[in-house]
Amino acid sequence: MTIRQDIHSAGIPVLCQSCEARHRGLCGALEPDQLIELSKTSSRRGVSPGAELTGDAEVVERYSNVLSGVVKLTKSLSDGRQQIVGLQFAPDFLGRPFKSESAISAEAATEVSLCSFPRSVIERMMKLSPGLEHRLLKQTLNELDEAREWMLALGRKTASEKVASFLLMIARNIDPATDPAAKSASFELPLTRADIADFLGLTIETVSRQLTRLRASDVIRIENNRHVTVDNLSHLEQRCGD
Amino acid sequence: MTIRQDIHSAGIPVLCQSCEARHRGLCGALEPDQLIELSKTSSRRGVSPGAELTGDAEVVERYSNVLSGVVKLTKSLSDGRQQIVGLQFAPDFLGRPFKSESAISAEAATEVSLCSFPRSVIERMMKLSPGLEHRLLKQTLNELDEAREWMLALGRKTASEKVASFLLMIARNIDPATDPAAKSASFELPLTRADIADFLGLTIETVSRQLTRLRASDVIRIENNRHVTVDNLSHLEQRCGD
DNA sequence: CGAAGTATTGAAGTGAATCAACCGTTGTGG
DNA sequence: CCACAACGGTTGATTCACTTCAATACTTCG
Repeated sequence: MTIRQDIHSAGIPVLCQSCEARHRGLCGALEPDQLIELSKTSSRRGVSPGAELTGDAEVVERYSNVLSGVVKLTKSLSDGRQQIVGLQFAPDFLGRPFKSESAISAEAATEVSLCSFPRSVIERMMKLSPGLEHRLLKQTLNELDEAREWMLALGRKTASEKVASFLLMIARNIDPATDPAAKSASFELPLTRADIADFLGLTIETVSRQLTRLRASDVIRIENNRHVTVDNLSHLEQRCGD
Repeated sequence: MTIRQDIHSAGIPVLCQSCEARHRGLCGALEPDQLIELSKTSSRRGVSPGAELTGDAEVVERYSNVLSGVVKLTKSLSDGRQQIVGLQFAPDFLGRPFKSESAISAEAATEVSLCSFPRSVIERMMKLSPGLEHRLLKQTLNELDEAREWMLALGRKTASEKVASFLLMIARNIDPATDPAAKSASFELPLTRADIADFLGLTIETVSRQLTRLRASDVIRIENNRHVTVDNLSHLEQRCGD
């Protein structure tokens, strides 16, 4: 048994062996020798909430995998109005291939751990191994589905439906280990009220009021502003409008 | 000269020879023999405005390329509120690979011409030729960029900024032949007021009022409700907020 | 012509934004 | 060790942009 395990992970870089990105993320498409090559130029780093990972209209020379934590992708108008257009969880890939400027900025929402590597290396590998591009296509299609899901929310849902939908999305993403069909959930909100507002196209005050209403209706419990418990997820689902 | 042309298009199915999808779309990634194989099972068809191409939560057995016209992608809430989450122009690919149900419905916004083929054939080809998947990835990444652009608009732009942004987007898409740096534009709106409202997360009345305001400010001219002329596109850009 | 569909315009209502005050926690330095 | 500033969050009063409701026009087509 231990021998089989050894054989199976033979040649895989130590750092990669228990890595989320290799199990469920992009690196799962790589052969051991490719993992070795990539790991030569890759480096792990932790960043703190608020740290800007890639700025708007900035040339990006390194791509990353999110290993833990939550990264927010934001777009802004010239007068400062801001919208979060995506949240990246582990083991999502972070980067915009085939385009150096992306008009999106990425910022750590929580403590984040990243594994980053040079743009050039991964792009070269993508040419050689179709499996890599295939995984990237799948993730991109999923992100597109999510973006469109939120377009519906932003354009047509009420403030309370938006907040309910947001909580449900977080509950489903924050701990993927939990059964997707679980009845209850308990988690730390990865975003501040300001971030939630920027995600839902609302103001801080409106978000706060809606959370208060959900609490008053016994749909959720809140401790320390951040910790949310949902005893019955279906109550939340009923408030999402869809 | 004519000989070279003959040699170059040797073996390419007649229908494909002048096809937009082969020049700028997905089929550009296919070799002549693959084009021949695909064309055996593909068929062109025209559909009229309002025709539903693929319904919500419906199993999709055929994918398509848009050859002309505009297709709207919509999502709905249970009470009927609707949001357009994407517009597809020629030569966009229409379909959601790797997922039979898509939670999105597609409907012709104008007279539309499609070239459709069985899901299975294109998915098999995708496994064999990485170039195909590469093109699809590129289109998907572009659609994701666009979706996020509209998330910003839906969440943070005012009604008048939304309408200005919409007109600008249409002006840039409707006739890709025109210089992207052109100063003026003149075009038929591919959407009704109701569709524009569903796209921008507004009501018909608000869209109408904002168009009236733009007309009153001499930014646009409108004839027959549908034909719009923009003498100075930069005036429109200034009203987009970004 | 008349009916149906599409668009404009006006008046009234409302959901969320804005403006403003206050609370609780955290961290800092006198 | 405490005063207090900084920050994040809640709550209330008021305002306003957009919706809703309603009436009227335009366009198209049998």
